Amino acid sequence: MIGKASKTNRTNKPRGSLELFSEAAECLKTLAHPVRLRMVQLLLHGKYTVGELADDCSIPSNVASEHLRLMQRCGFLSSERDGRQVYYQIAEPHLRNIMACIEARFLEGRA
Amino acid sequence: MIGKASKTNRTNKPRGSLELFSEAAECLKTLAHPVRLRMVQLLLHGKYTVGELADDCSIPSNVASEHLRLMQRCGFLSSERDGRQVYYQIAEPHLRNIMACIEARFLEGRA
DNA sequence: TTGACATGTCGCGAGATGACGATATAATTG
DNA sequence: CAATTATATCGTCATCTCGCGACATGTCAA
Repeated sequence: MIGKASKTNRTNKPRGSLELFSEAAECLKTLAHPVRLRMVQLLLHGKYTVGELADDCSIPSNVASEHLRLMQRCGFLSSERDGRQVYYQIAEPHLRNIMACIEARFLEGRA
Repeated sequence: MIGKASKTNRTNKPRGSLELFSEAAECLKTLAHPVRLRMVQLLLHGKYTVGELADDCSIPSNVASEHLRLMQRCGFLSSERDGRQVYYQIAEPHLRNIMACIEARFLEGRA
């Protein structure tokens, strides 16, 4: 089956326009940041305020706020104010599956 | 402790250092490009040459070569020369799961 | 060897990203 | 009201990304 370099193991070309992948790439780019990955991981276990997320990631809260805004703009998160604090939570269900894949690849059997 | 927007639905903090997420973010950044997503999708169905991938994505072959090199450097792909042509193929098994998640989110029920 | 073809590499420039400080808004407290 | 706390927004700047053209390498055939 595996000769020198044959095309024989190739099934039919899958469909998938570059246009649809552009949207996917935008969202993946949003996810592709260490702080944002950590935030999503935390938020998959419950709501957190901006300050709590900032503390966990060891960054100033205005920077945390910017990261959260980015993720909110592409539909990953939603927010809800409670007094002076703002709680963020997961709004995109697929994030759980995607995050599970990422954890399986990068966090499994380590640390 | 338990207010209106309570933290009660929060389980224990998951572990996950920013350092490990940095590596994950690097790889996600590599994946987060429409052309590279399409290439991975194709390669999950068989080997392709640089020229074939370039044609499918409507880009010059030197640009395709750069995209492929990026993905090879972070371990996603491997290459194999056959005469003047070079075949690329998937080298990271987890790509299949991750791509399935992405397709489920962005390509399902569309087009 | 010469020429053609497939792929790889390099440097450049336009545009995007990310962190920071300063400032602004919102809600609570005195 | 003013002061404090929590979050959001803005301008700036260093850095990175992407696509391009030019050129280099590698393979094959005449």
